[in-house]
Amino acid sequence: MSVRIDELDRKILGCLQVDASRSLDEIATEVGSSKTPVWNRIRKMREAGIITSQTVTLDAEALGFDACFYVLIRTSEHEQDWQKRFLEALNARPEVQEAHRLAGDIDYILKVRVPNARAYDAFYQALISEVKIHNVTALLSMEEIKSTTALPL
Amino acid sequence: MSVRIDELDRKILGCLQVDASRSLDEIATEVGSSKTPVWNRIRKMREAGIITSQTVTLDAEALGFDACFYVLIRTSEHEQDWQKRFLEALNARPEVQEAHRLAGDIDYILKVRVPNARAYDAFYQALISEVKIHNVTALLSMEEIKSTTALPL
DNA sequence: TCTGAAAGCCGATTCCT
DNA sequence: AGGAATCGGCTTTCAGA
Repeated sequence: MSVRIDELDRKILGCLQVDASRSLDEIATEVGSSKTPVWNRIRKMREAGIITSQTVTLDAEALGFDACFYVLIRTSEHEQDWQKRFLEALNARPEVQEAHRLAGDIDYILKVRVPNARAYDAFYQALISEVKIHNVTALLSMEEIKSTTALPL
Repeated sequence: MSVRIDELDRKILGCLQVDASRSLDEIATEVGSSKTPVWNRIRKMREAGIITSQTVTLDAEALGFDACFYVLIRTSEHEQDWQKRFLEALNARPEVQEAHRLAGDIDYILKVRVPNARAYDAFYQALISEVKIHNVTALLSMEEIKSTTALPL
């Protein structure tokens, strides 16, 4: 499934990751090419699903989302049905920004962004009432030191 | 520091979070307004720092980044100087996508995206050679269940 | 596959309500 | 402060090499 990407594609992606609002001309100049080829390559990478989407990133704190938790979850249930319901619960909750199934001792990790601790508790209570969870540890963020979605191409 | 945001602003941000490549006209129609006010509001929110940046999100696996780790870090050093060097080390390493300082038992959590386990080990060795770290636990992701940067406005 | 040019749409500004 | 109209520029397309 890994698509062929050459050096020029990589440079283009690098540019777009930094700032997707720049004009084709600017990008073309920076990567040492010209508009049309750059445009064609971007289109192809969009179609191939390499470029997933184009979004804005917002300042969470400025919008009143002052609390961020990483939640470590252990479960005793490992049946298909439980997993399906758990997954649906996560997808239905917009405060869950990330969810990964893990290898080892801890089964899942979530990143949860909420206005305050009370909102986290509401989320937590709602979650454990929907699906059975064996053990939960919440790690409260005091400070976001670094945050990027950029891949090190 | 929390800026005044009304219902219309919130709708606009919601639109942009979903797809920032849409035209002003489309957004204006969807939020029930027209181009000029929408444009002015977007500009203001950019200036206010509410809209931080505009980027593309890339498919990490399609680009060969098959491994994702959450790294839990305990340290015995809590001096200013140590913290400064640790922070610089994190910022210098592009494979670190997120870094948070935590409250409680565990001091820091990192999200690290790399091509494979070997690359993670290289990162890990480099990090502990630069700064003294008391205890490290790496959680290996088996599956990315959910991933979004969108805030639940 | 890249270059160059042409067409049409969109972002940005201005004026009017 | 929102709506309409305008202009310039950029995206997008299409020949041609």
